[in-house]
Amino acid sequence: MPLASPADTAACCAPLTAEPLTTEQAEQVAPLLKALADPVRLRLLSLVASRDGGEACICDLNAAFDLTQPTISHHMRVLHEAGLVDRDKRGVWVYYRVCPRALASLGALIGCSPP
Amino acid sequence: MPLASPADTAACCAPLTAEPLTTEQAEQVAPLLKALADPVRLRLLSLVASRDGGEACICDLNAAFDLTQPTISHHMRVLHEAGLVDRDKRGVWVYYRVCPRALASLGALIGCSPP
DNA sequence: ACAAGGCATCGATGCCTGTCAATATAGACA
DNA sequence: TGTCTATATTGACAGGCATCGATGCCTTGT
Repeated sequence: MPLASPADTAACCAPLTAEPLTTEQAEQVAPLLKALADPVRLRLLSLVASRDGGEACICDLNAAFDLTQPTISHHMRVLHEAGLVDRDKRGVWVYYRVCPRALASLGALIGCSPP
Repeated sequence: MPLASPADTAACCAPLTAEPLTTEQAEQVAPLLKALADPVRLRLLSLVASRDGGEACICDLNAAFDLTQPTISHHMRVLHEAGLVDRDKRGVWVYYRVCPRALASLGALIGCSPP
C-alpha cells in the first residue's frame, strides 16, 4: 500500500446534515472535494469512469481537452493523490480508473444515503 | 427571485460515472463543489443543517469557530452565492438554512444511486 | 434623534493553484 | 546502442482565495 490517500480516512461518517462535522472530519473531507472542484478534473474523472472497461490512458484524455499534456498529467496526479483514481502502468501507457469507494463515501457524506 | 444560483442549473444530470460530463455541465457543477471544498465551510454547512429548526444565525456560527466575524460572513456568502444556503433576515439577525435541493442534486451527480 | 449591537463590505496581504514551455524519465523497437 | 513515443517533473507566471482589521449599514431600544 504505497500511500494513505485522503479517501481512506475521509467521509466514513454520518451525512453532513445529521450532526456537526468535527474539525478533523472537515479537514479530511475538504481535500477530496477540492480535488473534484475543478471543471477539468470533473470531466477527466467522468471520462475515465464512463469509459468502456472503466479505464483510460493519458493519451486518450489529452485528446478530449484543449490543454497541454503536462496540465492533464497534473490534474490526474491531483485526482490520484486524493485517492479518487488508481494508476496502472502497462508498458508505455498509464491507465487510470476511478476508485469507487472514494466516490461512494463522498456521496454518503453529502447525504444521499438510501436506507 | 434575486439571483440565479449555480445550484439552480447544475447537477440535474446523470451521475458522474454514467457518461462524460460536457464542458458546460462541468463548469456548472465545479463552483458548487468549490464552495464546499473548504473545511470551515463544510463545518458551517453541517452546523446549520444539523441545528434544531435547520437554521442558525451568524452569531451562533461565530461562536463555534476561532475566526473573525468578517471571515465567517465571507464563508456564508460563498455558500449562499453557490445556492447551498438561503438567507432570511429577521430583525437584527440573519438566519441561514441549507437549500436541500442543492445538496441532493450534488449527491445524485456523485452517484450514490445504487439500483 | 441618538447610541448600541449584529452583520456586511472594503482593502491589504500572504499563500495556493492552474497553466504553460522546457526538460527528464522510462519503456518499446530497430 | 540509439531513437521514438508516452508520461512525469520542474520552474515560472498570473490569477484566485482565506484571512484580518477597519469601516459602513441597518435595526432596535432609549
